[in-house]
Amino acid sequence: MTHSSTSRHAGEVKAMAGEPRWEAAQSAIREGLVTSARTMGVENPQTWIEVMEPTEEGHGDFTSSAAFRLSKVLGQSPAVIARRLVGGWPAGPMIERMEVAGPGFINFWLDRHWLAGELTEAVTRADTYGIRAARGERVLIEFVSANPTGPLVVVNGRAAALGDSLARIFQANGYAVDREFYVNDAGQQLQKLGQAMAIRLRELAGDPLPDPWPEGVYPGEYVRDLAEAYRALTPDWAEHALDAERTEALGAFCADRLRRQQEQELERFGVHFDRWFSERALREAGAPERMVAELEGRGVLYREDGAVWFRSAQFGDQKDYVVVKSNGEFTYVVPDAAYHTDKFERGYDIIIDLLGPDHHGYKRRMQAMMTALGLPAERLEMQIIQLVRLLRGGKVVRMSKRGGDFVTLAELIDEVGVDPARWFFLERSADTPMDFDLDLAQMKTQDNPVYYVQYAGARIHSVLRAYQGLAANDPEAIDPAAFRNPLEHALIRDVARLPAVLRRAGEQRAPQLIVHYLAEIAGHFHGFYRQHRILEEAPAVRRARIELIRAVLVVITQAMGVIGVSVPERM
RNA sequence: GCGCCCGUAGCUCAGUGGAUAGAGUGACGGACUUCGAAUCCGGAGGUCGUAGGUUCGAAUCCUACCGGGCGCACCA
Repeated sequence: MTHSSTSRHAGEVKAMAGEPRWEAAQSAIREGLVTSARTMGVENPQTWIEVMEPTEEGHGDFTSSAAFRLSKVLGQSPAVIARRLVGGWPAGPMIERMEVAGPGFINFWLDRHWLAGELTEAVTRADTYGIRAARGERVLIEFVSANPTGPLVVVNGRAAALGDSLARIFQANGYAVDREFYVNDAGQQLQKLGQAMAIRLRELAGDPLPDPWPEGVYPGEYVRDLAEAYRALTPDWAEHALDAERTEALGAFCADRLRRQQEQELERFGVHFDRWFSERALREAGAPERMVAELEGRGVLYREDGAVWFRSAQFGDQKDYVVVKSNGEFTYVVPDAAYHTDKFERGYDIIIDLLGPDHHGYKRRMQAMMTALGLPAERLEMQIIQLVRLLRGGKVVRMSKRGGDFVTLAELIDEVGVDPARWFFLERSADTPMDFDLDLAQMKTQDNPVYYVQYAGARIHSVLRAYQGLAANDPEAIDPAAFRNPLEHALIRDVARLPAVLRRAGEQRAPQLIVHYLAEIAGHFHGFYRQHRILEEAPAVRRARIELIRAVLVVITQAMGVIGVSVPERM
């Protein structure tokens, strides 16, 4: 299985030249309406006029409700205004017809012959179709950032799929993107991990396990594997287990191993991080101290009950909170704020954090801190990823950390595979809790939308293989008049829409739009395929249909590329 | 109690302030002498949680309430 776009990085992406026809048409329609409105005496018409893709098929390729808004300004009925807007329209090559419909909507149908030119555009550009020119803006996406205290779990997979896909979408839109993982390899976590390690080492030395198990210490069996690794590497391992001074070092050993294990699992999932940002390094460089001094200098701290508080309530948070505990330790927000400051200092235009579902209060707090520090907090976007429940046989799979319950990302990938896992995670928007149906994800039938799309790709590959022997007899030029039926037109439209879909998915940070687009285009293709022949037609029709399915394959491959799902040539 | 997110077809979910709210799935009926049936074609299914408000127009924005998820530490 190949992920053709996995290795693609922003620097290597070549942009498409010239504006895509779909968006060119949308701009032209908007400009035409604006010009019309101006001649009708409307001031600043661009503020009133919107051109959108209608939800319903019978309403054209684009629609505008400008007449309704303008009726306020002009004091005429929407229907009258719509007719005036459309009258005297300079008929260009791109628009086939327009109509005033209902109480005042204006609907536009693009010229099919003109739009069909986009097919050849897609076929020749292939893996640069839909990709924008570099725009000189940089995006940082931080995601997963799981604690290095155990293997990745299922919800980390959801974050991984979303973050990586968002990154790919931004890249397609011409941004330079960095993927970053923040490693919480410091503080209390390391102590607890070190304690768990000491217990496991003593277990290897023949001591009984403590009873009861100490509060907060990781009980997971994976620590035993790490203890065995440590034993193999360290002659004095048995003494280290008893040395309280070494607890943190033991924890660091584990954290390092677990971090690398997480990295491997993520690579297997098709997700590569450009930077693993260490909290420990941040602390060792004195960043938390500098952060507190900076806040102090800005006069936003005060002392109470032996602790140091931040006046977050002045910056939009619900209440003030502690930054330095009475025992002198920093609370976790201090290194986190230092980390975010570092992100700003690195000069990113957009900074995105994908956070776990236990971070609802965090968002406002971090925003308050950035504001207090005089940083442009609006550039920092924090998106909460909601929980994932696993279903098997229609029932919720319990995900307790004990025993052999199904909890890790690795197990999920083993069971359903990378492609269905990524697809299912991306199918739903991030801010709503999701159910992951294990049975459905494994079905290799029409029930499973992943295979539905992949099957479309495989069918096209199959036809193209069969076409190789016939190609010599066909004309080189495409005759757009050969496209006569609705499903062909729908597919031409789908191909032409890809750049706009990618743009919108980026603007809305919504990979699920890509998933829905793919399901739609696959549906159109399967319908077309069952209804019409390709190879048995006369040369001109055959040639046109070959161009069509090649273009469809291009957009399927491109769209699957940005969600990180493969398009196998055979299934 | 406070905050964030969510209530849309039996189920899982889309939906950019616009027209008659859409897919998939489930159940039922049909379609391979064919380039791949992992496919296609049918009809059925709705007080968009409730009540107000803003608007020419609300599933979408505002307010209140009802129901659900998750947060609200000198934890991370």
